[in-house]
Amino acid sequence: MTDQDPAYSPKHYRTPDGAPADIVIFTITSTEKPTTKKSLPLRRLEILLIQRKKWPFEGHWALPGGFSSPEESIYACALRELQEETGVESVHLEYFNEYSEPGRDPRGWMISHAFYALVKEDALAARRAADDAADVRLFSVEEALDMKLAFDHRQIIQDALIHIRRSMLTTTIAKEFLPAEFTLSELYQVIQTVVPDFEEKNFIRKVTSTQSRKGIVEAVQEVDGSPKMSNRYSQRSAQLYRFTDEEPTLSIYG
Amino acid sequence: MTDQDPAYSPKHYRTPDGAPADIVIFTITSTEKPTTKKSLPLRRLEILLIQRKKWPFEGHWALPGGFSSPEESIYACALRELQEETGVESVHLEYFNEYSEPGRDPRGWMISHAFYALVKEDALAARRAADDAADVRLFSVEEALDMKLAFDHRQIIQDALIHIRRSMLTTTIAKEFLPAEFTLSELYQVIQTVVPDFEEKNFIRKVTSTQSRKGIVEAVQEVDGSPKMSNRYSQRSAQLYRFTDEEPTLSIYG
DNA sequence: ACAATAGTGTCTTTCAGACACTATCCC
DNA sequence: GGGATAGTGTCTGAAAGACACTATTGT
Repeated sequence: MTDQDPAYSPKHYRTPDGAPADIVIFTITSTEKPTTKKSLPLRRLEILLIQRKKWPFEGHWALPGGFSSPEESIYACALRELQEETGVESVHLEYFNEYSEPGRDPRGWMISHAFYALVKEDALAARRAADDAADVRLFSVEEALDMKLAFDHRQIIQDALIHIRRSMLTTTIAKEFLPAEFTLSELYQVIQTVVPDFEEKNFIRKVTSTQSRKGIVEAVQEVDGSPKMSNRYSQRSAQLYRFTDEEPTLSIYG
Repeated sequence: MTDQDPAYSPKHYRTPDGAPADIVIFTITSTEKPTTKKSLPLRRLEILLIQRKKWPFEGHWALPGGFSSPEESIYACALRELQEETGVESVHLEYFNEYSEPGRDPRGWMISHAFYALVKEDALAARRAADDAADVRLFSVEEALDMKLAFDHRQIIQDALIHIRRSMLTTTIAKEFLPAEFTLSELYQVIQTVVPDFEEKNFIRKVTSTQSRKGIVEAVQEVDGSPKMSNRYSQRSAQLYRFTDEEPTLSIYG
C-alpha cells in the first residue's frame, strides 16, 4: 500500500533478470514501377528482423534489441542498439510500451521495453550491405506478422503498428520517411503506405490552403523567389514542400 | 548488435534491483460555490500522494506505487497497487512511460514504470476516511509541482499531465470523471479543469449537432421517450447526455 | 426582480466533398 | 497522341466563429 514495504531490503525480493529494449525498426522501401514513363514508385512498409543464433528461439526471427545496463537509461540503450544496427544517427526513436507477462522469456524474468524507430531506406541500405549476412533482413509488415517470431515479438509488432499509424495521422512523423523537400504526392503515398485506409479526396487543397491546419507544410521557393519544383516522378513538375515546425493539436470537441 | 550476446548467461551481467510501478492518481474534486443559488461547483484537478516513512526520501511526499513481482505483469502490479490504495475496481489505468535514468533511486538500479489513473472523487473519499492518517493526501496539481517530491516523481507528474491533457482532448476519458449521465456544462467544466486553456465558443452546438464528430455523446431519454433533464446545477433544468461507444479518430491531414 | 445556468437565432466566412476539367511534358 | 502526374474550377451543403438574444426557475 505504501511506496515501499517497511521491511524492504533489496535482498528480500526476487529481482528481474534483465531489462532489454526491443526496437521495431520501420522503413519504407521504394521500387520503380515497370513502366517506361516516369512514375511514382511502389512503396512498402517494412520491418527489420534478425535471425537468432541460439537458445531460446534459435533460428527464429526476432526484433533487434539488447539488454540495458545500470549506466544508461532504457532510451539510451535503445538508441545505442539502433545505431549499432543501422549506423544511423538522429533517427526518430519512440518508446511505446513495456512487456512483462510472466513467462514471456524462458531465460527468466525479463521486462522488455519496446520502441519503434523510423528510418529512411537508404540509411539501412549501407548497413545491410556491410554485414550482408542472411541473418538480418527486411520483411514487409504482412510477412512479419505471418511468421512465427521469437518471444512475444509478434504482439510487439502489432502494437507498434497501431502506434505508428496513429502517429502518422496525428503528428508530422511522415517527415521521417521523406526527404527535406518533397512533393505532395510523395507525402500522400507515404501516409497511405503506413495507413492503407487513408484517403482524402482533395488532399492538395486541404494541406495547402486550409487555414485551420495552420500550415503544417509550406511551399519551397528558389533563392530568386520562384517556386521550387521537381519532376522526379512525373513529366509535369510538381511544387516541392517542406514541413514547418507546427505540430497541430487535435481535439474531438472543437 | 544481435539480440543477445553469444556469451549471454544471466550470471554475467548485473541485473536490475527492482521494477516498481508508480501511479499518478488523478481526481477532480468539487466544492460548492458560496452562493445562495444553485450553481456549478468549483472543480480542481488533484493528485494523490503518500508521505514516505523511511529511507530514502523519508518524510517526502511520493507517488503511490510498489514493486512488481515475476508472477504478475507490470500492469497487473499497478492495478493491484491502485486497488489497495483506492479500493476501486475498474478504473481507467494507463501506462505512459518508463523512468530509468542512472541514479534515480539511491537504493540501486530501479526501472520505474509510470501509470496514470483517473478516479472519481467519491471513490477516494471512503478510502481516505478509513486510513485517516495524515500520510495520504490529495494535492492540487500546482501544489504537487511546487513541492520537493521523492525520486523523480515531479518529472513523472509533469509527464502524466501532458498525457492526461492530450487524452482529454483526443479521447473520451472525460467520462472517467463524470457520472454515466451528465449535462454538457459538466462535461465542459471537466475538460477545462484538466486543460485550463480549453475554450470552445459554441460548445453545445458542436458536440450535439456536428455530424463529422459522429455523436460522441447522445441525449438521454426517459422511458417514455421524453428528454431526461437535470436541475442539479441550475434553476433551468438541462438535458442529460451520455457517452456513446464512438472513439473518433483524428487526423491532421483531413 | 435577479442570479445562474441553458440554451437558440442569425449572419458571415470558411471548409468539405464531389468530380469534371485543364496543364505539362516525356516518350 | 497517350500515359502519367499535377494541379484548378465550380458547385453544394455543412461547419466554424461571433455574439446578441431568449428561456427557465429557485430564492
